[in-house]
Amino acid sequence: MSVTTRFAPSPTGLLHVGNLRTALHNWLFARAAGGRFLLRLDDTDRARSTVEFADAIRADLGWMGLDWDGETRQSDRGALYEARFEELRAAGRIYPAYEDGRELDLKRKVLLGRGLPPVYDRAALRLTDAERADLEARGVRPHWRFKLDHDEPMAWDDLVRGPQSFDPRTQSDPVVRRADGSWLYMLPSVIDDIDMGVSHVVRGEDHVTNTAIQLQMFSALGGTAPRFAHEALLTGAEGKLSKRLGSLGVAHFREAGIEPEAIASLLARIGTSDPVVPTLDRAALAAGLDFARFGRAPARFDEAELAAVNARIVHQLAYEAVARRLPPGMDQAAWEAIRPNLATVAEAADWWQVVQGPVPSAVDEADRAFLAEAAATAAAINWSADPWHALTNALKGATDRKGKALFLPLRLALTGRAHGPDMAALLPLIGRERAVERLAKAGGSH
RNA sequence: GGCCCCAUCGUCUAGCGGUCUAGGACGUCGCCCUUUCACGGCGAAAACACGGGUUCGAGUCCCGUUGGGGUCACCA
Repeated sequence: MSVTTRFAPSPTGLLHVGNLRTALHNWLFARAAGGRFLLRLDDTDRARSTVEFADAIRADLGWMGLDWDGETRQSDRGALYEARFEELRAAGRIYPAYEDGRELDLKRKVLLGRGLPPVYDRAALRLTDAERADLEARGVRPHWRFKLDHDEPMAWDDLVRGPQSFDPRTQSDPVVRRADGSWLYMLPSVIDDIDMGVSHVVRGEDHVTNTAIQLQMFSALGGTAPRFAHEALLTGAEGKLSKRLGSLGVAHFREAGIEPEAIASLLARIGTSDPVVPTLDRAALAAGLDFARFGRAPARFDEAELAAVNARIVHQLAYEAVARRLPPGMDQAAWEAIRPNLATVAEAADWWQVVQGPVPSAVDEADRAFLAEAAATAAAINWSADPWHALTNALKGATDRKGKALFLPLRLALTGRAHGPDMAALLPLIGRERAVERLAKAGGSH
């Protein structure tokens, strides 16, 4: 069976980590199977959907490297929905209901108050023709519900949750079409999944009861239901579901210097029993995706963990991959020398600044004489091969300094910092002229 | 409140009745390597929510308690 997955965001907002994760899983799963990954904009909520959000979603997916094989918009597919809707209506699976929002709300409150599940009472089904005609005559436009079959079991074998089953009696007949004729997500989604040949639906566990209901729609429509994988949601680092998580999107990560591959590496494995391995290899990520290894309890998303994964990703990035984001003049040798000390690519500029100078002076008075000697030595050694070892070895012989006492003052004078990239790699970048100058300045007594 | 999930080291989890003095990964700590940091190597500390059962034997099965998540829209 060929695999087709889809990512179906509604363009009513920006993508956040949770969205990004399901998009990634759908993409990974399709790619691993050599199948198709579709983008479907579920924009049935006209009031909240905007083209700006749709554009942002495409841009974010693009930045994440999640390419899609086809794109549709539910707002373009009304004719298909209309036709399928009429079929269901003719088959008696769709019925008009006339309660307004206030009324429905009240009914729910009453039920809840009595400790009962707020299930729609199907009052509309008991309306006589006369009552219905009266309602229509008074200009009340109906909304439409899909009639659940109370005797058709709603069961499926979920790829992550295992066997699932729900009692249709515990669910309300879903409203599938508004009084103004517009569609609600529930039915169009099923029609589209059938029409597009979607074989696997990977989504958050907030959709499990929807799946139970939609299963009846699949069969009512004569379609074959796809396989479902409902993954546990993500929570914030504090444990509880945080609002912050909902605002953590591509823009935020980008600003924080997080690479798409770091997000992919973490999001592909978080909540699974497989270790998070920072990797640039999407194929490996795809091959290792196994829904059976997904936990059924919510997993915590921790930005600190993402940052750690990011650092390890940066250490793997090739020069060509980051060249255009580096400060002008910074070449491959410089990148490779500096890279191991970076948490983000942007920090490379700081170290390039250290190479170029000027650097702040951070010298201990007691080291001045030593540094003056170092300046003289630096001017005398051969700079063509390995100046750092030439310098330190010469100094080791000339003074009785060794270890930290030997090297730290040099680093301080040369870079202005106590920590940083390997000096053997950094010194050639700084070069003879600047090095001698910095050492001499540090060695001068002021 | 009903329904559906879930409950093992700080975190993500393995564990499908005895081989668990509970394994791995990340993190933490220590040591080594590197004449710094990082990288890498080695090692350590660190968990079965609680209460009842069932059983010769329970992290593993059952019930309950507590806790967490989801859902019950003319949102998706």
